[in-house]
Amino acid sequence: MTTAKPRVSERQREMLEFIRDYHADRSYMPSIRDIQLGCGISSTSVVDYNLRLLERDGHLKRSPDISRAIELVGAEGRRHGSGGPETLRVPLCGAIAAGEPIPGPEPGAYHEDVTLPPELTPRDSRDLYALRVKGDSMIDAFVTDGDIVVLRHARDARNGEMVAAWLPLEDSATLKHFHLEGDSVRLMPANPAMEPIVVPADQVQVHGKVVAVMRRVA
Amino acid sequence: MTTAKPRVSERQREMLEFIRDYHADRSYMPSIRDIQLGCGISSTSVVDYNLRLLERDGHLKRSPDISRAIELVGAEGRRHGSGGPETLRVPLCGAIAAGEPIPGPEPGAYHEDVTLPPELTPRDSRDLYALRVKGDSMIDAFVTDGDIVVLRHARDARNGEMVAAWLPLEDSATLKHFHLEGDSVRLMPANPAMEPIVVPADQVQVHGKVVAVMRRVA
DNA sequence: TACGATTGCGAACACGCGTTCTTTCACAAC
DNA sequence: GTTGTGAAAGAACGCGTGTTCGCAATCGTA
Repeated sequence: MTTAKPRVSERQREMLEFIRDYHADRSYMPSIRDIQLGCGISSTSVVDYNLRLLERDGHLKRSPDISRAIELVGAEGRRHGSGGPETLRVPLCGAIAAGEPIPGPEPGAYHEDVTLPPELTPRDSRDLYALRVKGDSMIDAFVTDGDIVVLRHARDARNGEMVAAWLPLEDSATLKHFHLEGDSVRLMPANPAMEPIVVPADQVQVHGKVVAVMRRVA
Repeated sequence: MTTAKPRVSERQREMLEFIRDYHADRSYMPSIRDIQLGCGISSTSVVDYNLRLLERDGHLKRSPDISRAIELVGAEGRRHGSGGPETLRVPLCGAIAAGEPIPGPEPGAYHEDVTLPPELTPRDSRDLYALRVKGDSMIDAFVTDGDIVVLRHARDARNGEMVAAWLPLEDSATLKHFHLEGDSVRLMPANPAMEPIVVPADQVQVHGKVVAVMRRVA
């Protein structure tokens, strides 16, 4: 038995899509007012009206007098196929924090690896390792707590490169653009609203160059 | 990180099972009174009390003041085919810039795909797409020119989530934390040094939720 | 025994939310 | 013109439902 499916208006199609997305996200259903807001409709009665039509045409099912009681009947849940062309695995060696030394790519015991997608892989893929950022002291490099930074191990840098630097006198680790000027080093934040740091060259230890940043939100 | 799961009382186990079955039947969630009836409990407050405990122990998630807003967190989402540590390919649909509309995951012609490493893949891997950031207007979200942001398509958001929003009146696209307060929306920058934006709810279009950020450094 | 923490119970309260009523507007048939 | 119908809007109305508060029963501990 086939369900009659006459014209589905643009608005109704948008509503169906919204309901599907909403339910995929949470696992409960949207209220009429959620749909109203999410689809930019100006009255709840219009939502009710169109839901009634959608139910009549067999696109969904409703239980009267019950909140958020919508059931979708069609097919949903598309999923993306997964194929992995040339991703790179680099060791996650620990965390970089303001008050602690910066770990390096020691062959010692590290627990995990991170996968570096080809979009983030530099041409030279040697000596790479990853660190997890602790705290907000790297804010001026557009890096925040929980981020993963990928570094190439290095003890020096050319001007303009972004490095992970350790300032022994201040007990601080930081991510900044490196500029050597005479015998002092200027560390420029990536965020122009922040102030640069200038210190004597022998009070800066470069540990690595920043190659990529990865962040998972919420 | 393991979720602490102390004793689950017999009653709580029965409640979980009831919720699971109820949601499998219909696709919406039971109310507190449904659970009360289904599990033979004599007061709604007892249900609420035990739901509170179950949420504390990480067995489910509730959204306050919303009817039937229960989410099971355990191995429940049975139709989510996304499984192991595989990389995921998501379409790169264009660029997000301050003065231009935000592209969506249209099935039309997009050029590339982006590989999402498992470390950045959310539990629900449906409806994902990526955008390249143009310009520095997203600085206050720790995002800068050239970054790739991965979004899940959505038209609304819960408080605290980071969304890609379009402000029609200002012709601006932005990445901010979403907070609905009454009938106005407060958009909080991730960087606490920046000022929030407050606008009427009908002048904000949510296009997607930010899931991950990737950056390749020079 | 006293006392606090845990668990359970019932009822009232307040807001969430589905429903319905009244208007309005456009378009076509008569 | 009148009438009918599909689509939309706004405002109430009232039940659905999460929340809270007071109180009893049980249990462990000093």
